[in-house]
Amino acid sequence: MLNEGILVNQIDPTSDRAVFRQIADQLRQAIESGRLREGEKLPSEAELIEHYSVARMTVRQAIQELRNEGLAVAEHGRGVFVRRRPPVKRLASDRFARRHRKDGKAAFLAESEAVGARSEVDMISVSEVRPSKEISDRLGTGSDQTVVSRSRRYLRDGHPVELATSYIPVDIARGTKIMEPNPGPGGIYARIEDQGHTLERFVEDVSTRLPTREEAKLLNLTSGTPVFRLIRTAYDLQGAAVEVCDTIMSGDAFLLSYELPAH
Amino acid sequence: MLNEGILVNQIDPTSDRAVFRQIADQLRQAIESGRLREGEKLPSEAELIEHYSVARMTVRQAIQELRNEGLAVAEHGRGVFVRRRPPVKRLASDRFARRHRKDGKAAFLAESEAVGARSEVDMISVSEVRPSKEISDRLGTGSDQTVVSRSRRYLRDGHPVELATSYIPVDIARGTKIMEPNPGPGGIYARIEDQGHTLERFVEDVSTRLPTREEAKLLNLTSGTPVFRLIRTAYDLQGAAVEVCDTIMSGDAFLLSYELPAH
DNA sequence: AGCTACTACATGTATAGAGGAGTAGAGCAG
DNA sequence: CTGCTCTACTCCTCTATACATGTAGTAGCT
Repeated sequence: MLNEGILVNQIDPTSDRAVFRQIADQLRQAIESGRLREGEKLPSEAELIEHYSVARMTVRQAIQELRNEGLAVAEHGRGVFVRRRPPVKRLASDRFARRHRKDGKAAFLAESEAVGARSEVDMISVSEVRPSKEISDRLGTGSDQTVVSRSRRYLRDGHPVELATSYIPVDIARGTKIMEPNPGPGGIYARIEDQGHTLERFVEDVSTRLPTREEAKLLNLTSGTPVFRLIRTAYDLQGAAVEVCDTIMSGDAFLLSYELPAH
Repeated sequence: MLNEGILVNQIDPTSDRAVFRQIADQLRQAIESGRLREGEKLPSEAELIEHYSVARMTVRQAIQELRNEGLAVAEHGRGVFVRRRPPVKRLASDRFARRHRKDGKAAFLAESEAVGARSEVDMISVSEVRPSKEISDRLGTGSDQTVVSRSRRYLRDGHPVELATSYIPVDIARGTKIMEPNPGPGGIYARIEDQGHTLERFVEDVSTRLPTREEAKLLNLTSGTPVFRLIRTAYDLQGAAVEVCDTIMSGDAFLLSYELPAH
């Protein structure tokens, strides 16, 4: 496949811009201008070496730069391809509205079926742990008190997109289905309300960063995909925190939407 | 400076894990365990070559991996250092409350002074443009209608942290201080309300990705820092969109906080 | 004191070469 | 048709070398 027509210019060796950067510039330009479309194959190392008359490491550096920028992905033995962007899913700010729980649905599943995506949950584990300071501060529990921790992974159309761990004070969770892998219809928020803690509001703190290696592995992230970290605290009518949920979301799979009153 | 004591293990050449990855693993472990603290210098290339008895390109690949992960930054001529994380600023969800405008403050400045940071705005430019489809869809204007575009960059303690462009329909902006670089006390939201468009609510759509080269340059981002893209639409009492603000925020400088009712 | 030059050391760029390992298709044996 | 091998092509790992460029401290001159 000789699609070198993509590369229009030659290299200026007298320029103070490094040769490998100039090559990266041209490839980047081809991608951004649409001459190379999503999923399309970039010229191979051999073709680039031939075309530019440079050493192998030089073209590899150029390609490495594009990979770091998240524009391209390499597949061993096949080639380097323009990165495909998965469709993003919009998470509306009413995703915790009570009517969804009344329908017997947990938030993630309700959201997903609204856009026709098939969702699953796996890697569910429930345990009793001593929370980190960050969590116990939010829950308002003493740092010596243990809490119930529920971890799980969400998949959309078979692809992992989100890791979540909920922390619930033991005095709320003990003796309920919150301690079981499947908490029943409406999810754990429905169970918390069953316990007499009517939910009043949530606070979500959103930050972004690159994933740790562990996160990248569990979410199957290609280099160049950041993640959202979303920490949600749920408060009951008395203003007490009844749950903290620590979530890592694949950055290219979500769009978070919030509505704010201007009051 | 011989701080090789950080590296406890040797390399297993029979392992199927590449040598440069094993070296990266050890350095990463040193960083994550705290044996190497923020800002501290990693062993130099020469020291690593000596310690592991490998070629220069091999240690460079190891270091490159850490740089890609955002754990380390290289300074030409000085060394490679554990990345410093700037303090993050919390953006509360009431940042557009009317009382702030009453005080004569625009949102960004009000937020910043709350945490004692010195803020500035620069690179202000105002023009009339044909909006992209994404913007005109949100504004509900025809794609042929022009809108007023206001771009600016925000700095905190002298460091650029945010790029923002506001789009306002011309029939609201024309003949007002919205067309001027300095829109007066309370910012453009105060001017929009002066025009009889009482603000009722905002919708913020938040996504994350790696910065473009342009953004990285303007925000002075080191490789491995993602950005937030926040598109805010402001609606008046009649439910009409009166402004759309497209914002790129340095991902390591902000924490977005939102409050949601459980209704 | 203030300046320059030099030196040591750091990372950056580029070349050349040798295997290794995954992919995919062609062709052949059964 | 199925399953296998062979081959060509792809990216991956690692070595070795050379020179460029930025930083920082020192020695020495003015």
